[in-house]
Amino acid sequence: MLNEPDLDIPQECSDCPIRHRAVCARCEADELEMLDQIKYYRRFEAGQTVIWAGDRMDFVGSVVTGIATLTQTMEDGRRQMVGLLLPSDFVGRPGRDSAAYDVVATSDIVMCCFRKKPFEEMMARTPHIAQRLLEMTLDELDAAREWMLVLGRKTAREKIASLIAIIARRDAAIGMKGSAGPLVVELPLTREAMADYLGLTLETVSRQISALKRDGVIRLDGKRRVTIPDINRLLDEAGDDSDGGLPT
Amino acid sequence: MLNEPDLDIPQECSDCPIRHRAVCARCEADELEMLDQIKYYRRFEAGQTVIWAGDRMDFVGSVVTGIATLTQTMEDGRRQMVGLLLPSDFVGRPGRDSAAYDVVATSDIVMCCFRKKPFEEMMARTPHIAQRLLEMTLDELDAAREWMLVLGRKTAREKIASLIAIIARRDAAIGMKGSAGPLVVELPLTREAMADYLGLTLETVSRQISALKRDGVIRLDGKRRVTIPDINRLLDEAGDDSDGGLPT
DNA sequence: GCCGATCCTTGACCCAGATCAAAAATCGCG
DNA sequence: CGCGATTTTTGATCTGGGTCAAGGATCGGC
Repeated sequence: MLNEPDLDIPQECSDCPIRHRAVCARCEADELEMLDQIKYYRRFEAGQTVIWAGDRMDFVGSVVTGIATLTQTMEDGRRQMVGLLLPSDFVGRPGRDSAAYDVVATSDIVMCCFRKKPFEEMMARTPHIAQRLLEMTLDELDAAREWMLVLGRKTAREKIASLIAIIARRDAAIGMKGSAGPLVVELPLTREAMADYLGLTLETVSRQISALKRDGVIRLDGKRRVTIPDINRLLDEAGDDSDGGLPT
Repeated sequence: MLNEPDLDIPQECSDCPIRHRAVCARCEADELEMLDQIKYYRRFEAGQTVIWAGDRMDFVGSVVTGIATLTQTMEDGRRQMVGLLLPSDFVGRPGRDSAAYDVVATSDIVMCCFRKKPFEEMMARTPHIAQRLLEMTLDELDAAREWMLVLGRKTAREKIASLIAIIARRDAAIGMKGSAGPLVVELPLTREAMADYLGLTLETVSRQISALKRDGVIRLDGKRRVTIPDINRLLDEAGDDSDGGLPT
């Protein structure tokens, strides 16, 4: 915390790490320049709440680096994570002015924000943005529906395996490390956050991770680093059709 | 079945019941005319599968009348409903050519279909369609996320109460029957379908409905017709914040 | 008005995962 | 390095909802 100089992330869109995956992905140079005019960066520390559910939201934006979560909380404290926000994911909903969910930074994050009003105006004039946002929203909807199957019908063991598989798939998609060797993934979540994601208790999460380790499905290196000797074995444990996974 | 003359639903967009809520909602007269050119109606009987997951989909479309479901099935037969399609809801995803989920007609339904290719071309040229589709997709995403809380964290009793509340809310939104009296809703799903929706077994669904009835939260008239004497009581049982419901 | 099919209810029992409790590992910090 | 705070693991026990099984309702067809 102290060793964090308040550097104001002087970034050009042109060398932005999410340039080709975020809402701006399809924008032409001139459109990008207009976005540039209304954008600003914000940094949040791990654990910090970016937005509280119900709060007025006067910006929307993209996660540039780091990981955040979308969670819903009941009055009695039960919590369910409803989204995992990775770099390039979009936060906020054009046309709505209060947040529907808590957004919490899981790691330190940087967000590229747009004031809502100008962004909405620009969206109306720039089909490329709306098109890309539609595409991203459809992807999120698919992910949400896949998650409904996990929450509604899978056992605790299958849930854990599914979560690891999903993280592994994402890592593979981003890193494109074509190595055939055993995959290594870093769990970006605490046991408690995993429990919130999976609709389990943290004790059950811990027990099932231990069980998968005992059975040789995964290996653990510290608490967070997971080695997957055989991805098909893992997908099998997840109850997924053996294909859907990452291409060999 | 026999008493169903094969009438070919000669409908004009102008008097279409979903004209102002479906993807076409924002279209101008000329745009509507173009849609008219590429649309055709299809009718499916209750129980019929409209599309199988994995099948090639060469059309997209809207539910005009009736109710359909979106379900995912695991190899061993476990099933999870991931969407409930009501009149005006959109089926299919532009830019993807195989179906991700089974679409099953729960009642007899009529669909307004568009061949995918022409529809996609038209979407690229007609921002009004893409805009409306984005809005609808964002709504569906919200609904999916609300459902994730139900699936992940609610008890069986709360799940049933949530389902009834959601159906009541929809009925109120459509019918706009401002009557202050006890609400009456028709459950459009069998116990088994409810179980698939809620991540429960049909036995548990039956037991919990009986329990809510015994406790006076609902009254039953036949198997499907539910009377709600006190909507706030129901919302309470659903574990929702007491406000979120239908406006008094 | 009877018959088979489908849908729904209820009971008895069991087990996966929750809950309660405590100890162990890990980490940041003075 | 040692100490408190946080996170994780593991154990013991309990319970909500699943599973298995048996009847009831309801409905369309003849």
